Amino acid sequence: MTETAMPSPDAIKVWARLMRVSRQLMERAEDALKEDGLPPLAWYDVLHELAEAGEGGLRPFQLIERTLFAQYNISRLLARLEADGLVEKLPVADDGRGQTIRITARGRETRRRMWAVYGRSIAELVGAKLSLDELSTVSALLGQLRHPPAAD
Amino acid sequence: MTETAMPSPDAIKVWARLMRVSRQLMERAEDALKEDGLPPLAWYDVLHELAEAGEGGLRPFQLIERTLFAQYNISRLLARLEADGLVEKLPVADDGRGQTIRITARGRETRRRMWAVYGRSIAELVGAKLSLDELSTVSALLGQLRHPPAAD
DNA sequence: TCTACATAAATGCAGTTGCATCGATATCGA
DNA sequence: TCGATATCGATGCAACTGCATTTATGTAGA
Repeated sequence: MTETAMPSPDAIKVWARLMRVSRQLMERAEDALKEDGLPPLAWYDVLHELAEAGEGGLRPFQLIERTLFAQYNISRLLARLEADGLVEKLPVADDGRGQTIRITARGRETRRRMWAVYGRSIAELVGAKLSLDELSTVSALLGQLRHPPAAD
Repeated sequence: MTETAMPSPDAIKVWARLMRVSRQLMERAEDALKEDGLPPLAWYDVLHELAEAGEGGLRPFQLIERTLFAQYNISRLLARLEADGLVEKLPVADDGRGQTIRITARGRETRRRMWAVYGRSIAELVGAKLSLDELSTVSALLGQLRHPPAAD
């Protein structure tokens, strides 16, 4: 049986800062995109995965595994991306239920323009605030908090 | 002119883990509350601030300062809390525009029951994963990422 | 082969969020 | 004192989310 005592003040402080900082930074990054008339971060996540997947594309359920989106969320996000011509849906030969999602040239271009802004936000909000040593320390410690303790 | 180079791979990794870990942990904590039929975390944040404020209560705009909620969000959240009898709205003597929000006995009780679950989540998800040294290291480094670089 | 069950993806509905705006009161400057 | 401006909080509307369910196809066992 696992001990389930109440958290130490230090654990509470880490929790509070983690939640607060992640929300603040996310919001800053979203604002920067919005100011440039670009789509929200969620779009970037999907376009990024699809760009990495290349011409073969990905099945929606693979996107769910790779991102943190729920099934219904991916379903509707892909519908919006398709409506904007950033991805295309292809039938998949050996599974009549499914489809393969492939990024279009327009999708790659949008991703590129988003990265110009998003990357700058990351550089400013994280890269400029911590030394390389500190970055790798934080990265390792955050890695220990992953749940479930795996992938990345 | 500020240099706005693209982020280093280490900065990107910290960003990715920060966003991923915070979302995962938040979701776990929300799930735990839901399983016990308790209200969402947002309610806790507000009840917590109000409990700390004591009998004097707080004005809605003070809640906005202390939490990360938007004005319209607080407005509607308070309406729900009031509908559930967890807070009460009092007119404020020297400012006809405003009101003072005070937590009720029922509100304190709900907060207490939420903390039993929420606190356990924090203990399991953070306290059990890092040593005291690691906790204070993370806390300090996250502190450097605050934006704007202040309060907590 | 036929039935039961599992998986892929979409969708109806209710609740929530974001945005812009509004109504009301307060404050400040001429 | 009065008019312009600022602040407090609420709200209409459109978009988005979460949940449960649905539709369609695949798989496995009698």
